[in-house]
Amino acid sequence: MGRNSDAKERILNSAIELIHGRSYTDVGVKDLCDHAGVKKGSFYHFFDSKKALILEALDRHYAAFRKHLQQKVFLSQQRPLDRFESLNMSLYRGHKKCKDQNGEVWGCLLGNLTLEMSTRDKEIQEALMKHLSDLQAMIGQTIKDAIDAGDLPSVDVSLASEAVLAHYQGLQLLAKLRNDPEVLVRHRLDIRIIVEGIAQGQQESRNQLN
Amino acid sequence: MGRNSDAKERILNSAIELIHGRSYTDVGVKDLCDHAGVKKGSFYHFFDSKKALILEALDRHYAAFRKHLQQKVFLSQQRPLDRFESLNMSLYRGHKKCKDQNGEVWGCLLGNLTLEMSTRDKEIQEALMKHLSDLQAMIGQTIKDAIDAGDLPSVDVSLASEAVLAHYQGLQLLAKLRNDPEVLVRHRLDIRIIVEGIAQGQQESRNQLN
DNA sequence: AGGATAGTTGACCGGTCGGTCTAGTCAAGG
DNA sequence: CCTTGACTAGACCGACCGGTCAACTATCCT
Repeated sequence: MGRNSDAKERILNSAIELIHGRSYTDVGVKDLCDHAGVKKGSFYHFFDSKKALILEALDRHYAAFRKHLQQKVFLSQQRPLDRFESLNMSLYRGHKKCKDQNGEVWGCLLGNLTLEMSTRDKEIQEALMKHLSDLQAMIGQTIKDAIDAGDLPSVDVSLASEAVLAHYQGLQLLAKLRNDPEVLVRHRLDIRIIVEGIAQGQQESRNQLN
Repeated sequence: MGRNSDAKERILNSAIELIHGRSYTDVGVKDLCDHAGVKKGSFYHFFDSKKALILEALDRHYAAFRKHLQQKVFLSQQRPLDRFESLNMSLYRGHKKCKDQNGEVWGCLLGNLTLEMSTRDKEIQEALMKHLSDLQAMIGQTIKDAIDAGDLPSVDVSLASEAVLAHYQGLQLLAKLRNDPEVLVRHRLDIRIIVEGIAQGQQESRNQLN
């Protein structure tokens, strides 16, 4: 009943695009409406507040990002540890495309919002934590796959996956700072080094005990 | 001539404190003035704009941070590669103290501002780039020291130091996300693993060529 | 003593912020 | 066909934003 429209979709897409390129605080409801071709009345028909929008946009963005990674990286036929190099290259292509289109590397939306918002809004922080922990779990599964395939000695998976997630966030921060997507290429072997290094270190400390 | 006061100092300190805990955009000139116990007129007597303030505050903050690191970490008597573990613990103590005092981990001011501001203001981006590149150079010097001491095979110092800087930024991002300074402790051995791993990887690829 | 200078005060500015609200418009269901 | 209800339009709100300004006060130099 009543009319229907794709205005909500457009607002959600505009939110992801604009907030990724600027910041949550810097993008106003007016900006969102203009970019989505919508008036304020419609905005507040679909969303209770700007905050409700970012929460929904975040879920949608992460769902798409996760799906993309699953298909292109984590479920590929490569050996598990090789997938991380692919992940670097996949991120590289994303940042490169962003720079070609907008002249700027925007970095990781989740990382950007983490540093902007996690001391300012508990709910947003929790949403970011949920998504980044899910990403860490996907990384962890890949590490487990490597162990099962015999490519890696056993290792504390949650520690190693946390190190990997941190490294990716750091690389993307530097890519944004220097406006240079090539950071991801230069450091495409880092992740393998970290995972293997942590595993080896834990093996040695086990041997020392015996 | 004329009267003198420490108002400028107080404003600079307030800027570092408040912006570290919230964000550049979220902290208004009014907030700064209230926190520093100063009226708007005085603020604009000392600074042309909010942006001029952050630029000056950033220089001051980094100078103090750098001096602290030099004394406590980089010029210590430990073996070069052991200094990175000390750096982790030094950062840990800082974030722990911050959490005890404010209930929140605020992360790295330079990293926070990088993700918030580097697509929004070229001058601020350049200031951040300058300071973070200086930090990277200090890391690089420590890696060189390790090579000279015979503790590490020769390695592409700028690549390795970039990886180290990225990792520190990533660790601090996760510490802020999870409001947990212990991240720095859990990962205190990561840096050594990264530096040694990159060096070893480069050695192997040299051997392959021969 | 008395300029000259450095610092202080707080009212004021136009613009923008997130958010509200009332009056409409359009399309499907009965 | 006409009611119902989802959607749209845009004027409006008080609060706050960064920034300006003219009057004032304290201190140093001559």
